Amino acid sequence: MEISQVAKKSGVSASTLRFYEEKGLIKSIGRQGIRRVFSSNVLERLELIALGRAAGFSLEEISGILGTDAKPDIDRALLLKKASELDGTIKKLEAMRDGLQHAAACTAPSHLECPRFRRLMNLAAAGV
Amino acid sequence: MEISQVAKKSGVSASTLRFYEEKGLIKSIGRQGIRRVFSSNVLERLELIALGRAAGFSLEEISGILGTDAKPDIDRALLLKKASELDGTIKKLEAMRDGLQHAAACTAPSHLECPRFRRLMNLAAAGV
DNA sequence: CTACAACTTCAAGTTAACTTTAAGTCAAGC
DNA sequence: GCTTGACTTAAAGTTAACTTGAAGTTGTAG
Repeated sequence: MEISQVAKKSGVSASTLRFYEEKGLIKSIGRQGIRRVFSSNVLERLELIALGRAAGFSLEEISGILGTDAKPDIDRALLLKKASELDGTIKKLEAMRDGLQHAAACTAPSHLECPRFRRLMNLAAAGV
Repeated sequence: MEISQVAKKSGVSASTLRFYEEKGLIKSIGRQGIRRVFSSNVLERLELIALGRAAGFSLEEISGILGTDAKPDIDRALLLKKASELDGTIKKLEAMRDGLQHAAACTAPSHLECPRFRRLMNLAAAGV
């Protein structure tokens, strides 16, 4: 596939694809003349990258997780560490979500004055 | 409290506190001479800001959620919208976490070749 | 075979969220 | 009353993650 097809199918812009390739996050399988050629595998990889971004990982962390040319082997301990980090984040987000939902329904004059909201936020802040 | 005490208690640097004040995210209750004076309320507010950041909200979104001087009233519909955005994020992160955990245990030569990993990632990518 | 749209590189620009720096202010201890 | 250290402002610098621009190359439709 040409870069524009990858861009279209993945929703990732061509400039970003070049940028990601430069960073080693994705690879083109070769060139036709001067133009990059990608295999369709790259689409899956791009989804994983997007997921990682949505999960709050930096591109560098993602390349650590997915492996690059420079570092193709996966570090299982790292994966577990990342999974547990994610789990902590999820817990916080759940408390935050519940807090927001409650705040929307709550009649207290301000969020900070509502004991339930404060409890939820404390939960979230505590990391549990 | 002086800015350094707020910094110490909150873990947020003094320069960031000034920056947040400039953005309207926090307020000092006045000055003693030239120095800002904060009430201890600011600590709670800083926790909420930190939570929002951890949840992936921008400072601008957070000020929309928490309200600023410029916009002190809360928009309940916005809160619910943010809560539901968060819920979507959480679902993705859960799939991602499970994917990472599985990948750490999986014996397939690469994540992308493991059907279970791919299924989990597809789940995550699908937004569910 | 020529025009042109889509590619290429490399450098510079952009935005968010801070941090750093320079130059100045002030309360407190000696 | 002078030094010192924590504050002040305003402006410039930093980093990540891209995007944009300029200048050149190429496959393909006419």
